[in-house]
Amino acid sequence: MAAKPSGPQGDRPRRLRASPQSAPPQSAPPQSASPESAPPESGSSESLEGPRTEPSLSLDRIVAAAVELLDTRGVDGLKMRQLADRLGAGAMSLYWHVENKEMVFDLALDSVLAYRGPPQKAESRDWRGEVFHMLEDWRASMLRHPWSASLLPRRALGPNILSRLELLSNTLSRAGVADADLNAAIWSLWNYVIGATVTRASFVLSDEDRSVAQQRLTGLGEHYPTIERSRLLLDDDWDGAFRKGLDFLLDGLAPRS
Amino acid sequence: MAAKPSGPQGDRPRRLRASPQSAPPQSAPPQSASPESAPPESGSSESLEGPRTEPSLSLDRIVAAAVELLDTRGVDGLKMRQLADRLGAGAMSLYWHVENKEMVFDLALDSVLAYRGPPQKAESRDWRGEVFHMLEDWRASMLRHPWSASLLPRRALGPNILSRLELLSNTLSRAGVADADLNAAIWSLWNYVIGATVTRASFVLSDEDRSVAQQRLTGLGEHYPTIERSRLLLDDDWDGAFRKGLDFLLDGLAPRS
DNA sequence: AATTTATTCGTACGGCGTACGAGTCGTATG
DNA sequence: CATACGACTCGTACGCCGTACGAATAAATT
Repeated sequence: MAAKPSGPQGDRPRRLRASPQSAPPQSAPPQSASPESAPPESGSSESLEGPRTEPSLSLDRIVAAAVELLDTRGVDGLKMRQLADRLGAGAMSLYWHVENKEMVFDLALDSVLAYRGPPQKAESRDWRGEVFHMLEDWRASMLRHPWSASLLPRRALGPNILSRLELLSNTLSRAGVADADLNAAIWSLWNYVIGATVTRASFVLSDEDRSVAQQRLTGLGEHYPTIERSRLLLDDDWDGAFRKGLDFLLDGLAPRS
Repeated sequence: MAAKPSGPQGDRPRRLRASPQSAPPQSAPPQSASPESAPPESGSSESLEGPRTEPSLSLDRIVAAAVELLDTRGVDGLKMRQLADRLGAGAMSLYWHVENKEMVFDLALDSVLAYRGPPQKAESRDWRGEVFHMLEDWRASMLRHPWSASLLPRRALGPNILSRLELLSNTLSRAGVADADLNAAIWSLWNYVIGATVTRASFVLSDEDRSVAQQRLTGLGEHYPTIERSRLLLDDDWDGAFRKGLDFLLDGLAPRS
């Protein structure tokens, strides 16, 4: 007997601390901020009195470390044990703050998509420039963390993504896009950014593996003359192409505004 | 380098048979292999040979079964042992035909992206309709296999994807899009389709899990008024929105043709 | 008959996510 | 002061995964 009075399902009291907005500086550089990861095999008799209070774990620290790890090792390179190591903690300690690995992915993805807003003042009349800046920043954020593109299709929309959508929606609305066209316009732009990022991400992996795999699948005899002639896959001015295509799209949107 | 298929590295002779397109009825035979895990010392001088000649494995069968499995269980639900089971084979038998699991993903993804071509005759003057059909079919193919969206960002481009790009490139070229704008136009359309598919895929998962996750991340107090007012996330006429946005984009492309 | 080649598959290994419960520590309460 | 408790950490263990390795077998060739 001695049944626990807790719910039928495993219902652990998890923290899920909702901290406002962290992500102070976006750090992609070689940030090796791990304090000291004291190996656990050290004699436990010593140092029973910690000279400094250990910072302990927190959701924010976990997410930050996860992003760091994802940046350097990719989606498949994120392992719970390694993440814990980098934080100087035991693997299972993470699970007090986080429900499971999926939640780490969710939080890491959303944390990377925070938007600081346009540099100008609000109420700008230049809605086209505003949209441009917003979408370029969006793409830049995701390109800075290429794993975000491969995570996006499988994850729910977090608050930062929704905020971006909200902002985009606002701008277009202020620009006078008809209500009937608004949603389609938003999706067009959203789709364009996501697609551009995904495309780019699939070209950015290690060149060695990529060319080998491509050769195998492609077969050496076949060619794609039009593609080859236009250097579609070889031209690497991705930024320019992105801007140009966005121009096309906005041209299509503009007449209805 | 790498001129011959033989290399200094461990280089097993793998088949990699390239055959066109085949989708015979697949079967999930009641193969209840109950191999009593008896050590070799168990009296087994009796040669228990297979009563039937096995149809054996083939790359095509493996890929077809993988697609089936991906359709029903999703990306994380594809396991090598299960895939082999479904083919009535031992797990390790797969590895004669396939280098590793990644290759299964590559092949499954590309196999799903084959394009049958437009229904009309070639040389149509209606390039806009042609592009429309091509992109709608593209999207439909990926939506029929939602896992394709999440696989795309991490995989190389296979022959079927390249063929689609080639065809698109051709159509736009025939339509008179300036060479200087061609690549940007192609990427615009490609990005749009991919983005639309990814977006859709991220909304199509189990509603239960999705709403729960979204609630947790969103926080119940915050709202996104503009989004909410426009019913952006609630309106589920995805097909209509896709067409409308594509119209916008083509409007933007058209003046330059 | 002997050898080679093509193919299948049993076993085993290391690594993963994480369930479970014991351990630690600061504070609130008697 | 003793005790209890809640917040938090972590060692161990389990089941599952991809796949390295090499033995087994059938068909083709010599």
